[in-house]
Amino acid sequence: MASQGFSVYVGNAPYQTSEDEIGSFFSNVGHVTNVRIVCDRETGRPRGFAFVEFADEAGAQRAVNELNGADFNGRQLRVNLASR
DNA sequence: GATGAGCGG
Repeated sequence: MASQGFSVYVGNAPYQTSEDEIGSFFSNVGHVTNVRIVCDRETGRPRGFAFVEFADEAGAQRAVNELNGADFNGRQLRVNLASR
C-alpha cells in the first residue's frame, strides 16, 4: 500500500530558510521540481516545515535517506515521505 | 517583529 507520491515532508527547518535554500539542498540528491514552505493560513506565520516535490520517486527516497537528519543552517533537518 | 507543533491548497 502506501501509494505515496514524490512529495517529501521537511520538518525542523529554520523559519528564515527560503525555498531556494531548500531546493538547492535537496537538489543534491535528486531533481527538485517544486518546493513549498507551509505557512499558517490563519496567522500567516511559517509553521516550521516545508514540502519538497521531486521529479522521480528515487530522488524523494534518496532525499529521505541522505538528507534526513542532516544539518541545515545549524538545525537537524527532518525528511520523510509526505502523506499526501 | 517572533514561534517549535511536525503533512500543504
